[in-house]
Amino acid sequence: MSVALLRWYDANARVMPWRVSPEDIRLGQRPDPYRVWLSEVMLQQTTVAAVRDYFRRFTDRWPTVRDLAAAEDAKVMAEWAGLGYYARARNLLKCARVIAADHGGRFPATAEALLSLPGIGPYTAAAIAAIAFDEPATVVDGNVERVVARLFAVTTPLPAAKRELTERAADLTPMARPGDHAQAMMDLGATICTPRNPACSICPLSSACRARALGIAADLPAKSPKPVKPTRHGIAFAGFRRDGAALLERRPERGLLGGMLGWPGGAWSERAPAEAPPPAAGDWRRVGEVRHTFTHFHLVLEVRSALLDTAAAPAAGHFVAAEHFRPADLPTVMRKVHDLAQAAMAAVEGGRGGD
DNA sequence: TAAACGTGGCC
DNA sequence: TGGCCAAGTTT
Repeated sequence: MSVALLRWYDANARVMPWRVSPEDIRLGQRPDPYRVWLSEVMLQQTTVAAVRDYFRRFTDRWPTVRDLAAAEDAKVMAEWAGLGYYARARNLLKCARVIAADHGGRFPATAEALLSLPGIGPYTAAAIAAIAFDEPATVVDGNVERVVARLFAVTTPLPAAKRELTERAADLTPMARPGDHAQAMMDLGATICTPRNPACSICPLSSACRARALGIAADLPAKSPKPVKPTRHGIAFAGFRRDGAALLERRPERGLLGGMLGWPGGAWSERAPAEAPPPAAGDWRRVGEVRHTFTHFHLVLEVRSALLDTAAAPAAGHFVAAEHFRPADLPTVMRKVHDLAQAAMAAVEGGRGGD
């Protein structure tokens, strides 16, 4: 089992910026724990394609965990903008600072010790321990759950099946090359043992796969039904000074989009747009609607825009000068608001005859 | 245990 | 086009 999987991995390992190839590992090279940690946190519930550029930018800007620990919060949050699950970025900084302050800038080498760090749960602790430190830790992500559920024809729906799948996965973990084994299981799930239309005919584990023998591979793992998403409504005030400064506010540390920049506006509720006071005096015009879907609800945001007086002190938020403001520093829903407001203002300028 | 927590791609 | 899905963690 393990032999067939590792042989497959040696020939098919995906190339990624944070990964050391099986050949280079055989030559004695070890992955940098910092890069393994950073990539694993970014990859939580996030696709490889989405992570690539973020990983590059982070490691270019902060090459070591000490560099990251010394970074300003706002810089890190801005660099994470668009990647989602912003608690990861907050915990990333906390973790880097613990490593720098309490561990001499070196990552603990065991899954048990890693597990106590902010933002590192069972999956990430096992992944770092196995990949960076060669500990035979068992990595269980969505890919592994799917591979194991099929391999052993586990029909219990997730998340109830989690414990059983973890035990089965642990039985498969070898003492030799645990890091490559972990990555092989995940690569297999990502490229062969896929959620839909699994490529069983070219799978290195097909002869051992119980679900394939039963003809139910594509139906596993079973999942409990998900609750329906409600729709919430709100207002976003996209205000700009004539010199281009944007009126933004830093959102509270906890909760949705915590610690990120956003446009002022009232609470979001399931009843139609609750009226909210504008953050500054001005001629606020409704410029349209932004629709956005979060993990657990749909959002319809009424966007109001205005050109604001330079002298006016805002009642909420603060002006960010044009040279310090990049729309890419905003979480996606707030960037959508920005884009809509800018398009509306450009249309007004154009309709005015332009210059 | 269940709910909160983002986003983009795919079919 | 809307739900599913992606290398989960925290509370």
